[in-house]
Amino acid sequence: MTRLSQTLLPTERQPPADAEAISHQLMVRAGLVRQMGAGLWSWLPAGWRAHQRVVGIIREEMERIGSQEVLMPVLQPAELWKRTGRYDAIGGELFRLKDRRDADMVLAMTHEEAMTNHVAQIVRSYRDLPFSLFHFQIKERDEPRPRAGVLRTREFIMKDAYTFDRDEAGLQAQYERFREAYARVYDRSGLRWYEVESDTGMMGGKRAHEYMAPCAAGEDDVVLADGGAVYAANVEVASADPQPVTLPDAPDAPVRVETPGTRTIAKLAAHLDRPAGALLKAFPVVVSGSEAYADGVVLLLLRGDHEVVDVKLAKALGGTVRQANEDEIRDRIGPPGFLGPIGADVPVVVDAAVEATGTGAWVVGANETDVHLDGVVLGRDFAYDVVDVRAVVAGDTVDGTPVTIEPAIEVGNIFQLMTRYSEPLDATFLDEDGKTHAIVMGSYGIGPARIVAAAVEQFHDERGIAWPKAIAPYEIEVVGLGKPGGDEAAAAERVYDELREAGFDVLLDDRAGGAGSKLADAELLGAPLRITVGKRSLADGRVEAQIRRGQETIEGGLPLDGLSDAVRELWERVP
RNA sequence: CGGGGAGUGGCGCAGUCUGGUAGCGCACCCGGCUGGGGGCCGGGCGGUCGCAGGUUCAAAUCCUGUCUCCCCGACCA
Repeated sequence: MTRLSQTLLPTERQPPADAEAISHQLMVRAGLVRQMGAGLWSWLPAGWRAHQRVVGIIREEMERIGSQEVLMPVLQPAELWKRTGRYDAIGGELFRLKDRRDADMVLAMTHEEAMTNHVAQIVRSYRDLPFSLFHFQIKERDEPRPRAGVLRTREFIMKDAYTFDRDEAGLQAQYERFREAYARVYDRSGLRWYEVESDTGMMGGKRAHEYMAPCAAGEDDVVLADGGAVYAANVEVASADPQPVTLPDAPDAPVRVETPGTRTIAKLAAHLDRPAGALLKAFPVVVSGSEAYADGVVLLLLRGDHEVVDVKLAKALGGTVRQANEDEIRDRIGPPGFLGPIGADVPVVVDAAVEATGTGAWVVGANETDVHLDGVVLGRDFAYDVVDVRAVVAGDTVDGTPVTIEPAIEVGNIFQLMTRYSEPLDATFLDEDGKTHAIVMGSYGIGPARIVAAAVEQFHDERGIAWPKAIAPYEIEVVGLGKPGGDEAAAAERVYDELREAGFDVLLDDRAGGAGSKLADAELLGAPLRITVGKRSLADGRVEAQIRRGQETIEGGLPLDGLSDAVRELWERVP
């Protein structure tokens, strides 16, 4: 029963004043969601239908690869999280509370601990492996900054799946099956998407992929070569060949140049009439917990036209990294604004793009106020290690193909956890020889709400949402024009009944409104196909049809006689 | 956590500077007209102005405190 006259669909003409992202504006305007607090959202009937259609697709694809659905609690004893170390490792993002007996509890932000704990109790033998489990469950995360409506919230439903194998080869096999399943999920949902290599982050483990849906409200930047066909990676891990810069020939030794007041690359480039890419930017950092470097200051050099990526830097140096403060800089290197490797009392690392640029003379700070050194040659004038830590920029190349950078929202990710959770939680099994091994795990997440919001971001126009047909709240909206109780309304009822019987999800606008507001609401809500029943075409025994995406009106409409067949045929080419 | 902005009916806003009985558009209710692109006329309902305290004869408006929300950054499986 989906008659608009009896449906809670609170459409708004104006978006909330604080809505910035398009999906945020449209989802509220179309009556899909309502906000309760920062990062806390309720789903209204139409929005929940879209969400549940995404859930349905995911469930089918999980079951297709043999994963089994379960359900685990959100409220969990902190004990488990203490055993894996995450109770202390995770900061304010983890909701912590106490129960009436004063026991520490947490609200789960993900379910590795819960899942691994159960498997540890159940699995004994290699004969029990491999298998995989998944569930749809609420996750609670005290996000520092919820934003963009439903795109980044503090409470959301996630499908998370976990695989359990006896060895890495088994994990690889399951991982590949999940990659294929994920591709089918995103293809079926109708999104534009990319699979990119990603950082393993705090989850630990070995390999990881993210699934990114490009859209303006995206939080991540993705590097793409040939639209993702040649290369696709998050900028946090991406590598590419830098754009060329011509370096002057080097003299026999560095030359002092007076550079008064040129504390920035831009000023220095102007002063010396040299491209920024021919200058070396010095970036002093303090490393700790690294095996390769003693705790303390390290000086990073990168091309003047490049920026450092913190994630890549931390990984390259093998520890945690922060920017050095002014005292540390003056103490160990020189005056800020004129820093350089020569004479610096710290290890020097050089970004790979500097070496890749070629041989020739570089300009660096002289560690002396208002002085730089020109004609500096890598290796000859100072020793260094090479690290790849810079941010790829648009126009760089991968295998000769130039890259572009697009904002995108992460709609899913997969991780090879290895034994990160099975070891601390004693999830082990006995092999054929009676030897004990830790179970090798993978974890696989998808956020259905983000798929919904990303679809709205990707498919909308000035009039509203234009849903992909696989996840639209309603497949067809039948708009009855004319007076309530009139011929047009009666015909619309018959069309509604026939299309429902034909198996479509149909919404009938049977409200007593004017044509303008009905058609405007239909376009805002964005059903992929609209059937309009009005006297113009009814006189010829026909109804009008419009494909929402691109506002394509079907020439001549569709005949009432044999309507469901005609709609089925048309449906085939609705996006 | 740092920076910026905002809390006045369901939504969007004015009023605050300069204190004096809380307004507008849309939505909503009633009646009528209209019935193919948010239509028209008439009549209505609805707000302790985020909260608390203070100043004052009088506070949406001034002062103090506090809560909440949004944006940018930091942060973020």
